[in-house]
Amino acid sequence: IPAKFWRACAGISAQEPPVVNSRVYYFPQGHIDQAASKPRNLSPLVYSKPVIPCRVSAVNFFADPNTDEVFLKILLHPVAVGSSTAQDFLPATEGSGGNGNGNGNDEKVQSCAKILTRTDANLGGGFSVPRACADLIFPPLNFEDDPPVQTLRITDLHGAVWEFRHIYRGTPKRHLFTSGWSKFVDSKMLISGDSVIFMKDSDGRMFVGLRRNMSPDDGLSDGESEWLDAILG
Amino acid sequence: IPAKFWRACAGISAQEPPVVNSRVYYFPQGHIDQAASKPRNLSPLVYSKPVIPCRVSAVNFFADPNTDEVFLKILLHPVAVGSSTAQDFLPATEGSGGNGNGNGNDEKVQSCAKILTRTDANLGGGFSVPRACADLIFPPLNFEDDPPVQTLRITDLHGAVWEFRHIYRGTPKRHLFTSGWSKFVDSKMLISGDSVIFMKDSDGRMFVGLRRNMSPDDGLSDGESEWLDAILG
DNA sequence: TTGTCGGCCGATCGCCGACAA
DNA sequence: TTGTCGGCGATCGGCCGACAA
Repeated sequence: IPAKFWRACAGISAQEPPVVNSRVYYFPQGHIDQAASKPRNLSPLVYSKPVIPCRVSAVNFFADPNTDEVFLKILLHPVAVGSSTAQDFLPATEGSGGNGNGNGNDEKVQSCAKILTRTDANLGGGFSVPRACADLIFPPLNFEDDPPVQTLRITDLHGAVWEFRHIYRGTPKRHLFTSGWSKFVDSKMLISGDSVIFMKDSDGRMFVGLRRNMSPDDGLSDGESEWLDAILG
Repeated sequence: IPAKFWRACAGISAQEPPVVNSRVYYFPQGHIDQAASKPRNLSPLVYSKPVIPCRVSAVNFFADPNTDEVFLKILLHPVAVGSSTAQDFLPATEGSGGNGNGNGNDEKVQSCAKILTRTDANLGGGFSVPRACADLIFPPLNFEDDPPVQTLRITDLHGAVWEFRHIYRGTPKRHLFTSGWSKFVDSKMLISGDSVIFMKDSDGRMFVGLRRNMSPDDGLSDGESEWLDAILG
C-alpha cells in the first residue's frame, strides 16, 4: 500500500518508519521475544550475537489481508562495524541516502480518524460522521435537497469498494452513514474502541483504513464490563 | 466413532471395511493418484514397487470434524510374499483372525436415512420426517395431544447435541421438524441432495450423521441449474 | 405418504428525530 | 457538535395448512 496511507492509518502514536539506507541495530533476542512467529532462515550464528549493525535496504508498507491492520516489512543487511559512526544510528527522520521508502509520490493526503462509539459499532445502527470528515473528505452535499443525501463509494486498503449512504438530517442536523455501514462493521468485525480512518488523495478518490483498539478492556458492552469486573475483583 | 455408526453413515454403496489381520494388496501408485494429499513418510523404495502385500493391523473409524463425513484409517504392515496364499486376498467379509475391527460391541443400531429435498434444505424451512424414521427411531408422540409435539435431543458424531421440535400436524397429518432444523442445516452447510441419517442405539439414545452428495450437478436451485445448462450447452 | 407453495404472524433490522451532554 | 435512546415501518425468518404428486 502507499506510504501515505500507511502513515494515516498507523496514527500519530506510531513510530516513523526507518529510511532506506539508514543504519540501525538489529537485536535478535528482542525480535524472538516480541515476534508472534519465530523468525526463520536465520543462522544460529545470528542469534548468538546480542546486537547486529545493519543497513536498511528496503522498507515496504502493507495492510493485513484479514484485519486491515497496517505494518511494515523492513529488509536489513548486516554491515561491518567499522564502517559506521554513532550518528548513523540515531532515529532518522530524513533520508540519509536517496530520499527513500521507494515512494517519491508523497502527495498530500487528507485524512480524518474517528474512534467508534458503541452506537457506531452497534450492528444495525448507523455511523455519526464527524463534521470535519464530511467537510474535508467527502464530496459536498447539495443542501438544497431535503434531506441532503448521497451514496459514497470508498475503497479499502485491499482495493475493495464499499458503499455508504451519506445523509444530513436530524435535529439538530448532522452527518450520518446509514445503509451500507452495518455491512462494513460486520465484515471488518469492528467493535467500539476501534478506529476508522477516511482518506482522500489529490484526485478526490476516497479510501478507508482501520486501526484496532489495543486496550484489552475496551469494546465491551456495559454489562460485559461489569461482569468482567466482578470476576476479576 | 463406533463402527456401527460408521456403517450406517457410509451407506449401502460403501465397501465393507477390511478386517483386522486380513491380508490385502497396497498399490502405492494408486494411492498417489487418488489421494487428496500426498502420502508421507514412505520411503522411495515403496513407490518403486507396483504392489505390496500387507497385513491389516488396525482399522479405525472417524468422522471429519468439519464436514461430518465418515472415513477409515487403515494401518498396513508389509508381509513377506511367501507367507500368504491367494485366498488371503479375497475381499474378506468375516474375520480371518480375531473377529476384528476392535469393536466387539456391534449391537444392533436402527437407522433411517433421507436425501434432503429443496424444501428440507431451504433455510427457514422445516424438515419432512419420513414416516419410518418417526416410527423406528424417535420416541412415540402422545397422539392425544393436539397437536402432538415433542423436543428431540439428538447427538451428532462429534458429541454435539442438537434440539429439534418434532410435531405431527397438517392435512393430511405428517411428521415434521420445525424449530432447530434451520440452525442445523445452516451449521452443517447442508444442501439439497445431501443425506441425513438418524440412528438409535439399544439404549434409545439418538444420533445423527451426514452423507454429502457427490453428484456435482445437484444441490442447485432450478434457476441455477438452467443457467448452468445454458452455459454448458 | 410427502414435496411444494402461499399466507401470515412475530422478531429483527435499520432509519428516524428527540434530547441532552 | 454528536452520543444515545425510543419509536416505528419494512423486511425476513419461520410456522402453518392446502393441495397435489
